[in-house]
Amino acid sequence: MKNTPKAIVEITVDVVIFTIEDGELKVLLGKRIIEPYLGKWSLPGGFMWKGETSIEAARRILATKTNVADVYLEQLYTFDEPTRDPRGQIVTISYFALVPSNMIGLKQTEEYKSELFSVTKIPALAFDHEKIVKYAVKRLRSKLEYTNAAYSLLPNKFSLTELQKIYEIILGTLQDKRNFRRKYINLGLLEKTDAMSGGKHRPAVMYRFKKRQPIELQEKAF
Amino acid sequence: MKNTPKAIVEITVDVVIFTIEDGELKVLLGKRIIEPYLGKWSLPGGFMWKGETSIEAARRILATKTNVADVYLEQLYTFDEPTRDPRGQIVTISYFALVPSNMIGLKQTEEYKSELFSVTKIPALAFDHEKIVKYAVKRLRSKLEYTNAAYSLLPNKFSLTELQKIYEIILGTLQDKRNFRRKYINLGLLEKTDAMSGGKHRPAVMYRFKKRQPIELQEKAF
DNA sequence: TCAAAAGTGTTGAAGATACACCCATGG
DNA sequence: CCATGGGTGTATCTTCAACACTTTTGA
Repeated sequence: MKNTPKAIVEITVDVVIFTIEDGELKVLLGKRIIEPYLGKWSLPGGFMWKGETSIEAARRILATKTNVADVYLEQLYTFDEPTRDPRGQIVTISYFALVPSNMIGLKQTEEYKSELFSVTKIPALAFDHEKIVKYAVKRLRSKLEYTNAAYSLLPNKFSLTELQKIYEIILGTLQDKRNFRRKYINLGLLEKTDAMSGGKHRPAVMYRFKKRQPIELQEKAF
Repeated sequence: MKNTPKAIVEITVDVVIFTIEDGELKVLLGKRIIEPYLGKWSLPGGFMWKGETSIEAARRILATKTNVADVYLEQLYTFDEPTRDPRGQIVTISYFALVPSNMIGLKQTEEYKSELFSVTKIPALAFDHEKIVKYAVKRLRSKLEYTNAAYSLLPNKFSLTELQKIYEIILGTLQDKRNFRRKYINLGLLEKTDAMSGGKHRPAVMYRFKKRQPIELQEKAF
């Protein structure tokens, strides 16, 4: 046992960036421009640098894809199958982030493409990234049920209907409008603003989250 | 950015081994016999080996401290502050395990001591292990609320009172005996055995978990 | 005036909580 | 016969779910 070699590994950080667009929950994927898995879709990620923490690396990766600062970002799981990367024993610390879709920049150059994919239509992915995405979706659902994480998918001000749609899309269940409103308002996380929505129809009262930081609820609410 | 050096790190695996003893939730700690932190209490842990996964390393560490096989063991979180280990950038993948107290062997040699500490009386620990323990306790509470994890703290057969005590100790709340029994039996996780408890008083019907593997409940039950 | 989304209360059912006494055993 | 833990049912309260119509606006 004393002579068994320690693993000496490089660390990558992969980020599952969720957003809601066109009424669907989507994930940002990029087409790989280097080996291994050249040309395959994969999660945005990269190596962790010397002296850096994994969450700093995650923020750095996020910053290259989006222009958001105080976004919901949480460590997901560490995947370390020794065979998961053909280059050798490379451990990945995965994160997931929630970002309003208008904050995501899709760079489309000749050699590199980013695209949003509905979580119901994920293509074959590089490495074990399909497993990571599945895990992230599961975690996201449970976060929505007992935290205020939805704040991170919405602009500062939003209508209750927009909020309700987020829950319906991610949890995959329709909510009763009156029950949803009563329940959410009673959670005490929101405050009314004096703004109203524009648009073709009756204007809606715009709400705002009192705190745009993660808050855990005592009870599962949805 | 291309010239920023990748972190090349060693990986340790630390395991928070929980048990219940004398009506208290306890954690197994060992006194370190090597630097750094020589002589300080710390979580059982060790380096991940080449070609090994972190959960294999966790099982290996667990096997040196206990004699259990199919125990509840779950990845907790990965801690990677570059300064967390004075030897350099060493990342730890933490796990937590639930073990019946009679399955834990406390080796006491001249140079090495293992002891169980109540989670309310954790001494100063090496590295960031206090943070890890705190995190593990929080996670354990929530696991108890919506999984059958309690199976892993009990022998095969047990009375409902013993089960109830586990919940009371870990959640820190007293349960009503009749309500607890009705609720737990309705979860459908248990089956009666035809064994009865021995002891000085009225014998209790012994139950058994139908499955001694992790099961997630749909709803938070406690 | 029409289409589309906003907004609003009540009732019934189900689930959760509170609560107290008798039973079986060993010493 | 006593001390100790085992075992059981009901009434109330709270919470959740189901349900439909009116209002406001822009086109």
